[in-house]
Amino acid sequence: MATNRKMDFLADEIALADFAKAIAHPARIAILKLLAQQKSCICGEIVEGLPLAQATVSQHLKELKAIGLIKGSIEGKTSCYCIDWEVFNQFVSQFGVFADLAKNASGQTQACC
Amino acid sequence: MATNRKMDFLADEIALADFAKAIAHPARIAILKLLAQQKSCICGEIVEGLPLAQATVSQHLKELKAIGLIKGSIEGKTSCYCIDWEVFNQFVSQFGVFADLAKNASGQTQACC
DNA sequence: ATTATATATCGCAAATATACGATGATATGT
DNA sequence: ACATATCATCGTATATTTGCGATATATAAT
Repeated sequence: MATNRKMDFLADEIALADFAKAIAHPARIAILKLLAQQKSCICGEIVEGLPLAQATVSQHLKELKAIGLIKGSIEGKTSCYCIDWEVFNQFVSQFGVFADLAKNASGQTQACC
Repeated sequence: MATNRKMDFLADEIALADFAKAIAHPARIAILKLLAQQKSCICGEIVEGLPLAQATVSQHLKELKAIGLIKGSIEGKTSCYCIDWEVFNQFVSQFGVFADLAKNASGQTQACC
């Protein structure tokens, strides 16, 4: 990447892309699944549930936390994580924008496909 | 990455992560927005709507097409793209899985958060 | 105090992603 | 046939992501 073109896009587009990036790894999907199931929220259990080293899982957790999708708190010797549903749902609903655009655009001068 | 751990995850998780990866760039978000608005579907117009070189836009279009989110057809001298809503909606609805898991899990032995 | 346990962070290597000029391929106009 | 226009692909430089061992940190147990 020669130059940083990121600033040339809309804030909305960057935000949605960043959310997608946070989800764009099977490990992070798997972590969210585990947390959604509420079977486990303790770091060690998450590590056992994944085919990755502890350091790697910790890094993935950090990324999910950085964008706000999960919250983490230290409980004595262990760390506990859980999904922030408010943030999660807000991001997911943003995908609806595309469908809304299509709905509003239909009936007008239609393009070629 | 020393080894390819991708195969150690579930197919569902990989598929959803791949979709997220396809969306995980402001340019590809912007392209989908343009196509959803149906203002333009011709490659050249998309290029003009983005702060990127033609070669780069073509690459992004290729990625979106590879995962099936958009369809492309050659119309004479130009190329025409449009969103495959069936694929798009199918992917988006997959995010509901997390919420469903949480719903089913609630009321049971709850974890720490 | 010492040891064990749980987790985060650092530093590095390998893999991917991004951007773009140059070039190739195909269709249109003259 | 030749020039032009549109778009895809190639090659390459740079940036980011991923994975993990080693290590730091902090709590708990003996």
